[in-house]
Amino acid sequence: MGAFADVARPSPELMEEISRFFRLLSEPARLQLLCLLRSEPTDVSSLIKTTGFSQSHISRQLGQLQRAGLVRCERDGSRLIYSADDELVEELCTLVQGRLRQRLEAQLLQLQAA
Amino acid sequence: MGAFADVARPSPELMEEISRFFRLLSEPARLQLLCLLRSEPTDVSSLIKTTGFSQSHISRQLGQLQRAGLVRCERDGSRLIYSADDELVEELCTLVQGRLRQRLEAQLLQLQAA
DNA sequence: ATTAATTATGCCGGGTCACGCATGACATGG
DNA sequence: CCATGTCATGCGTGACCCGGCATAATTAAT
Repeated sequence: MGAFADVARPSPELMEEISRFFRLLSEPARLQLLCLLRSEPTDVSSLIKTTGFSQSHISRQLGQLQRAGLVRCERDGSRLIYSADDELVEELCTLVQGRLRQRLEAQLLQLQAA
Repeated sequence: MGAFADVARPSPELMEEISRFFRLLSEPARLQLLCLLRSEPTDVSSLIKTTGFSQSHISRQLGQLQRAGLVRCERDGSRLIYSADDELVEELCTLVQGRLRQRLEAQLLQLQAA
């Protein structure tokens, strides 16, 4: 039976891929950009104004998100309109947010008990 | 109306918390440890043997996971038995894995079309 | 109390990556 | 064709963090 313990757990390669995906979301700037683009398609200059980040920074982050398939863009005249039509990220964020809430509530109860 | 655009989007502080959580999962070693502990509670020396990581490394990662509430431990004699009774991480991984699959399939279709 | 075993922590080297600056590539308007 | 606006990219810096080595701290055993 001990020999079978290994079969059940996912392969390290898969773990690495999954962790790479989580890494994309581990940067507040990228998460913020994803949120903004999820609410409505936007061009880069608008993103600069609303976030305050530098143009190069935003361009890079959008590049990463695009390569991961979380974002796409199309031209409108001279500008590029980025958009995010995926709801996966929101699901993930909702789950995590719920977790954070429930943890804070637990800590609150802990304090009240003392 | 433009002034109200800000209200809808989540606060940067929340994004930062959420991204910190994702950051925990962005490390293959931590994800692997979580997986192992999810299948069964284990002590550190066993984790060392199965993963090949150094003792100090594992101890640190477990510390981070514990502070985040993803892992807990109890003594058994001289050893500490760590365990992960949370299914949130698995849900998240499953969602991401589904996403990766669907993306690979899309790329496959792309190739077949050409 | 001493010794051994198990886990946590201070220290540091190295690698990765965010981030801005400057520049290049590209499209548009006069 | 030149000027302008928009986006991408090479380069450098600094910060963060993984990961191992050595050591301390805690616990159990004799």
